[in-house]
Formats: sequence, structure tokens, C-alpha cells
Amino acid sequence: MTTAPLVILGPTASGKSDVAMALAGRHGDAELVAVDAMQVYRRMHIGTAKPSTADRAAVPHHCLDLVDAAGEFTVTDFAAAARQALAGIADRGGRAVLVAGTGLYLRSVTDPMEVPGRWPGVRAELDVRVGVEGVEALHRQLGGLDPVAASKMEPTNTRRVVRALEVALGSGRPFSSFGPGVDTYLPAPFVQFGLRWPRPLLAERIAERVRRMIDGGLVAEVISLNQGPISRTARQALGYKELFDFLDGACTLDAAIETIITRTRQFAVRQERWFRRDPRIRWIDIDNDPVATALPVLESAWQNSN
RNA sequence: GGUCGAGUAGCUCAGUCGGCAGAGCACACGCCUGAAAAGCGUGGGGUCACCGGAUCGACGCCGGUCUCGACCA
Repeated sequence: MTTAPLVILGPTASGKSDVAMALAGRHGDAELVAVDAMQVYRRMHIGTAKPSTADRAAVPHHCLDLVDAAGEFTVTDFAAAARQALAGIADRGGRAVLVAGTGLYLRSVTDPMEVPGRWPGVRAELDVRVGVEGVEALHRQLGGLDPVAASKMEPTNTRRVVRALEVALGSGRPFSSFGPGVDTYLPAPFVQFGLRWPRPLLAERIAERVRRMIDGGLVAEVISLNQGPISRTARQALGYKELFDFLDGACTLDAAIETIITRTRQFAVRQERWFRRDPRIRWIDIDNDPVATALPVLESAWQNSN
């Protein structure tokens, strides 16, 4: 008897947390694992739509509040934390329900990703060289060291070019020799469901949710974060970045809110695009009530894969 | 009512001397290996407010109409 972890994934505001709570309400052995790159930060609650304390008291949640908002956090850190959480749940005889919005983080759990290490010295040197020589020059060098990786990225994509060169120079191995890459989908012991909305409806939900966050005190949360240090990654989170700009006097509150809504909508599309490539995901189409629509499907999966 | 200004992509606006209609944003599509709510790429979109005129040729010049704004009465 296997108890394959269930995955409920979808774009922001798709209702996956509500669905997961409803499912957990019917199964006392369910434990939720948040697969979300921003909910790992402490002191960032409202803007990350983190599960409420009431929900967290009612059902065990994992992978929330793993690091302070001033701390650095990476995919590798997440993969380690999530694997540990899954092991713990299995030991207790529970069943994991992953609630996933961050595609890369989910892949780091469902797939055997071999993420290369870091070479800070090499990296620092490359960061300087980018400014002096330009990205294209670094891309040409990457082409000599690792033609496969170089051909798979735009010569103008500084982030990817620098990272691939960092790994190639630091490790002495081609970047492309680390694992199969995210475009390979192997069979995985996870049963994955995606919540899919018509875009106009999801856009409405996003706008409503952003306004609810503002009414719920998001500005105060950001002001409080603004008092002390905050990591680069946490600072650019949707809803935070724009309010930091507002607090700096760069725009009005209304303009900041509109920007948050637009960017969140764009983010939701990016999430869709990431997830929809994965042939292992079964999609549940929703146009009104996520819980009513998705719960029966998940219930049936819960039974069948037990 | 008069004067002046404006009207070009969904939005904000460029468009030189009359010679193939442009940008940013938005939108669509694709990519993504220690920052991923990040980063990068590709693309579709036009009755140049409307009607007429002169010209080989008009978004542009001429006449008229409409709409918006400012100012004057």
C-alpha cells in the first residue's frame, strides 16, 4: 500500500489553499507542505497569503517561516526542508499534500534535481566582468566551455549566462552535465493536480485579493519590514516591492496597488506557462467554486492511490 | 459664441522636408538548474477623428465637420 503524496498546484489566487484545507478537514492524517518561494520568509504574512494561524493550528503545515525576511534562501534549501518534511510525515504515517505555486521549487521536490554548488569567488569575478565586457562576451566564453548550455540560453540573459559560467569555471564540469534539466519529465511518485481558471476570472480574483491584502494591513506589514534589513529576494516579492516604492515616495498608493495587480496577473500567467508543460499534471477546470469543483476529484484520487 | 491647443495601437505618446506607421507599457506565445513572486526572448495588433480638395504620392498641405481641453466673453 503506497500513499503517494498529493500535489495541489496552480497560479496565485486559484484557491489551492482552500482546497487543501477542505481536503485535510476530511482526513485527519493529512499534513500540508507549502511549496512557495515567498511563504518561507518570516514576517511576511499578508502579502504572501500565508495560511492563517487558525488553519495552521487545525492542520499541520510545513515549509512555512523557514528563514527570516532578512535571510538568504535558495532552491536547495527548500528541497532539503521539503524532503525532511515529507520524511517526517511518512514516519508518522501521515499523508503529505503539497500546495504548490512555485514551479522550480516543486520540481526540486518531485524530481531528482542535481543543483550545482556555488563558487562565490568565481561569481564575484564574473559579476565584475559582465559590467566591463558585456554579457555577450561571457556567453561566447560559455560557448567554448559548454556549447550545450550556451545554445540553450539567450546570449542576453545575464542571470543564466553568469550562473552557467560560474558553475563551469568553478566545478570544472560543464553546467549542462548536472542532471537532465527542467525540460525532462520522468515518472514521479506524486499525484499532481492543477487548478486551472479562465484568465479573466482569475484576473478578477487577483484584483480582489490584492485589495483585501491592502485592507488587511499589508502597508503596515511593509512599513514594519522597512524598519530593518531585508534580503534581496524578499524585498522584490510582489506586493512588497511596489509598497517599498510607495514608501520611498516613488508613486501614490493607488498607483502601487494597480501595479501590484498587473504584476500579480502577469505572474499568474508565468506560473501557468511553467506548469502546463508538465505532462504529469492532471488539470481541474474551475470557473466558480474551487473547493466544490476540485474536492471530489481529489477525494477520488485520495482513495484510489491509497 | 470667440481664440488657441489636442485627436496616431487597448493605454501614454513620438513621427524632422509630403515618400513603406513607430516606441514604452499592456496583451499573446516561448524559455528557465543554489535569487524563480526573479530573469530572458519572440510575436500579433492601426479607417493616423470624419468628409472633401490640391498633389505622381498625405498622418503631414488646404477647406469644412465632430469630439475633448484651456483661455476669453
